[in-house]
Amino acid sequence: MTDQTMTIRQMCDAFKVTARTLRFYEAKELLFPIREGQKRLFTKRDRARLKLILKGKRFGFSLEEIRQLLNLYDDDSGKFNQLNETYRMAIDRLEQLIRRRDELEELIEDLRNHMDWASEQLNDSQTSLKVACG
Amino acid sequence: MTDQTMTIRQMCDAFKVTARTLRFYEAKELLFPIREGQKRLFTKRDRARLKLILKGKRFGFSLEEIRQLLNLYDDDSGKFNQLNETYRMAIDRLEQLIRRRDELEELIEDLRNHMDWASEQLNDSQTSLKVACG
DNA sequence: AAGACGATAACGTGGCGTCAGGGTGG
DNA sequence: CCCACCCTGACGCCACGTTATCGTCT
Repeated sequence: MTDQTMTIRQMCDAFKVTARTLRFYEAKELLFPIREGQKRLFTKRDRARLKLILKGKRFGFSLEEIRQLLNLYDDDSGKFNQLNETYRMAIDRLEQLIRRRDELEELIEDLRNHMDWASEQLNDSQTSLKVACG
Repeated sequence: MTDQTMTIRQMCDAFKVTARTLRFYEAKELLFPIREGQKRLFTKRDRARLKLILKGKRFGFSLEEIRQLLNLYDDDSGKFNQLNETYRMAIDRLEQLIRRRDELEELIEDLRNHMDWASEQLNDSQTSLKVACG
């Protein structure tokens, strides 16, 4: 409400998430909004954490993995080990993404071939094929 | 049990899935094993379908989407209109795959950049970086 | 008094994992 | 009689969505 904290609605608008999601993240100890009466007020720290949560999610990390990563960042001591651990996880994730992309290329080829075959069953579908496949 | 059909255990071994998964797919009408008493017997058609199910899953399609795709493949014998409909859906799927691949490509770049940035925080992680990113 | 915004509680969903308890065939 | 393998429930998990019902502020 002050310019240091945000209401749940402001958070939703700012980060394009639902209130349910923010409450869920609090329940899972990923966020720690302070309370003004019953109402949650999200701090700068919560916003920083949420940014990392959403990024982590896009990379396919589970919330539990993200919670661990966040805790690592919070821990002041031993930054070297923390970063190395983070790094190891990121490398794993990257390799997964690359494998997925490669498999996806394969399936795209498969489906294109199937469509080429299917198009021979028709006489008039060349146009839509070209539209779809460039 | 004959050389045309397989027991659930044989299916598990052949496709590296659990029995629970196969029963679940039957419940969701993705597979249609015949029965010998209580026991399920999976046909050649089931095996072909399962291959496609597993392929689709790796690319992040929902089982419901996969069910629709399978129905498309079943419709090969269809008439002109059905084939056009099939074709339209196949084009949609192909576009989905391409978008998915492009998004993955973005994520990979994004994660690589993150790791490059992170590596500057360290002094000694160049080796693992090169291992991961080539 | 109405309407916007907040809260909690609790059930639904997808894709199975994981028991529990009970056949059935060799 | 045992064991391996099969079956059908039915509850558990994750990451929320979706009501339902209520309180609070303006």
